[in-house]
Amino acid sequence: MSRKMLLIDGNSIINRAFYGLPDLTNSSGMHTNAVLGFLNIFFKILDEEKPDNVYVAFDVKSPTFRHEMFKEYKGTRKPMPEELREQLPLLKEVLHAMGICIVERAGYEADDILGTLARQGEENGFEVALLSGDRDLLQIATDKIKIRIPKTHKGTTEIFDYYAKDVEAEYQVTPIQFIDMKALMGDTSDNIPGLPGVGPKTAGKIIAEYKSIENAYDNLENITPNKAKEAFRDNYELVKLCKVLATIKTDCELEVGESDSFENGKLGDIFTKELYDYFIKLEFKSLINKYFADAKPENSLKDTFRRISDWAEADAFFGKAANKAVGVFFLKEGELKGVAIATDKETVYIETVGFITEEYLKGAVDELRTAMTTDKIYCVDIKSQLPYWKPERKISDFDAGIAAYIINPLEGSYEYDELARDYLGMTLPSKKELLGNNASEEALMEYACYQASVALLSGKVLRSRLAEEDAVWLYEEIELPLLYTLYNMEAEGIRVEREALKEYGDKLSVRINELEKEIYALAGEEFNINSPKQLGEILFEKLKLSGGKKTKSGYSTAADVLEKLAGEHAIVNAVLEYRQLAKLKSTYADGLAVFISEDGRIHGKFNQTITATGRISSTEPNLQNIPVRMELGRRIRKVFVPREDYVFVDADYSQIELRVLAHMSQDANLIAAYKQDEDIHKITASQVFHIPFDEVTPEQRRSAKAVNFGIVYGISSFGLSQDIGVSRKEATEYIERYFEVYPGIKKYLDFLVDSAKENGYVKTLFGRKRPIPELKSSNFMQRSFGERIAMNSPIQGTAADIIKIAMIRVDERLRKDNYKSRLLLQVHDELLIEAYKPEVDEVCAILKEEMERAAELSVDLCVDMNIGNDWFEAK
DNA sequence: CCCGTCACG
DNA sequence: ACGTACGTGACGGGA
Repeated sequence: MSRKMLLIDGNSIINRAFYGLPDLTNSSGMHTNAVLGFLNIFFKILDEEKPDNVYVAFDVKSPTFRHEMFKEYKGTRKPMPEELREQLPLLKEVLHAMGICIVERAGYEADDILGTLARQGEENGFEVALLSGDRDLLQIATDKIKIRIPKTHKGTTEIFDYYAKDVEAEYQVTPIQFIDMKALMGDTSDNIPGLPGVGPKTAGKIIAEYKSIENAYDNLENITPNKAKEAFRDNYELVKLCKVLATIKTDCELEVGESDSFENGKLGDIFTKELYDYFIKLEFKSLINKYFADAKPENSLKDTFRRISDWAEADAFFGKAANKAVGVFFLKEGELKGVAIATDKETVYIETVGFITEEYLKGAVDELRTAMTTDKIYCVDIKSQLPYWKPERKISDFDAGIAAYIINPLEGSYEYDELARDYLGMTLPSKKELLGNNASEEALMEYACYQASVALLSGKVLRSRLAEEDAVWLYEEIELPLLYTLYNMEAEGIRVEREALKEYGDKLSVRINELEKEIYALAGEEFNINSPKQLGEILFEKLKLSGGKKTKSGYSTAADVLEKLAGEHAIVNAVLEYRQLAKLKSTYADGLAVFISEDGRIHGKFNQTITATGRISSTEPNLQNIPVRMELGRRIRKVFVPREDYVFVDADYSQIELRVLAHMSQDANLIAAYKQDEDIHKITASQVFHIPFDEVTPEQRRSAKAVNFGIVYGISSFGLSQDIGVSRKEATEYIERYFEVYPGIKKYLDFLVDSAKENGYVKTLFGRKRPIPELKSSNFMQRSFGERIAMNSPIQGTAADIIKIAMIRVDERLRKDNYKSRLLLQVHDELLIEAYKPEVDEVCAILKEEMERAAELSVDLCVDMNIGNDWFEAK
């Protein structure tokens, strides 16, 4: 039986894979779709061919003989997108890890290498299979050389095979004649012009009849159609050149070895440890499952799980675990079912049964925690575990989820399975996969053990990562202590008057019904006003309001669009008011009501690992977006009330982000402006518009304020012009003048963008990092977005760091000094305290003091405070 | 489940 | 020429 050789056109196949698959990145932001696509087809072909040796050829970036012959050669070929370019070396590393022989030579294109190898293989008695997406290679097909061309049709890839006879069947020309045909047609992608009026059909016909361009030229007079004849005659020299260019060399001087994995005349094991490591790094889950099912470390992890149901055994275990690093997870399913504890050696699940009571388990874990002196208690999410711990901060506590968030805040979430993937290279079943709808006892235990063991194992990795990234301070002084403060705030909740909320909703309903009738009457029919689709049809088709398509799915009916149309039809204002009220009703009146607990309070969640910048977020419900800008909406704050004998104290930072910018940029003028202790936007207006401070008009102040905001967001003239309704040109002028007045700001923002491009991330004043993968994108929009992120994140993030510091100190001081007052809410630059009336003065002083001295900047941090009997009054 | 919309900083 | 402000979460509609 003859031996088999597989040749692969590396560039062509990775190109196909790149454009055929959706963009895909691993958690470090590496693009991986093209490599994955290549490997999928590679393994498929390998399986079909079972070759004895494999070569993958690549183009090298250097001129070839074709360039010398034809200087426009590939001159206008589209440049390779960065997302693909960066995957080429990656693919080569992966191939190398498999021991696959890569062939690339300066001066030769991949085609020539493939042609030569195929010919050599054939001469040495190999059956050759050549995989490429490029039909040019059909010219080297013989009865021993099979060209395999993948073609994607409706999402599925099919591979078409061509021996010489198949080329003839499809094109009516032999493989050699295929070159001549090609020479007549040209090749637009290589910038070789074809003959005018000669397409594949005509070219095929001519070559089928005359066999070669030379012979066709000799019979020029007989060529039809006439147009082709003339074109051929006038461009014969060019056609001859094209033929040379299109001819794949099969006699390159090539000495290639055999693949590393080539043993005893056969392709050996390509599924090496190195390959496995790459699969882990690239997060090729499907390939790992397919080819490394046995090698997975997660399989051995499970073997260390053990159930304890006997008290004496549990007690002995706790004795042994004392002062050793442990991972902990309390499992609750209705009631507390048990606790999983991971040590270096094993992970036990101790269930609540018999003498192992809930109290016993909590006490035993608390003892472990209290006695811990030299190591850490590891947990994936401490806040969720605090109901079972004493909710006091201990320096021995280690929260792996928070640490992972600090390392990279862009991950979707920080569940145990993701930590295992990112920091341990393990593919574990997610909670959902493991427990589904009704989980078995066994699955529950496994789940708890994964939580504990991943906390321990990934936690150790994350600890050293934090140190490497200089983020230990951020972790120990901000994020870790903050978690207890957030827990306290969640536990405390905020009182909401159910009846008052109901009344508010009922009032809205009355007006909503009126508006609904009015809108139907004006529209001449009933429709769903809440449907942008239906509303768009009514406004722009039936009522013929001006306005074109704006969104992907149809007309835009957003408020800023409708406001411009208000003069055209009375329905517009009715819709705007309807929208406003409908929002208040659904999201706030009805939406909040369902979250009021039996204690009459709403216990919303504060999430610490969501935002890209370091802010916290609020959910279930979101208490950070309660209306305030419009009077009607603002009234909903009247239903948020303090408990008996308490008042609300609300404090918010005055322009914290702009002050942070003044400090971080060290712009002398902006710092000086703040030292004046005057209206900052008015100062900006006076300086930017060159007018005396006292002559600044409200309009000019508004513009200056918008510019200040714009600067913080990563200024763009378009955005600014939209915001304040001036032309783009004027907006550009404002920005230019702003930068003239505050040159330090310009310098700083430029520095942020430059450093982000160089490092791939930006950092806050306290060292919080935000990676910006968008900056590497080949897409202009994406890259511009990345630049704005680079300008905004350090500012927004530093402000977030500062208020976090204040929150921790306020919360801890209130508790330590035994005040009854409590911190309830944070709204990015605002803190709300429920203050016991006798403590109000002291609480105000504490709050102001801790907020203002949370960070020492070149400008003062100023806090505005209000006291009230509800949140409306206190704001 | 995604989109458009809109509430907040 | 590209089509935009930065960061969130919740709702209703419509595939």
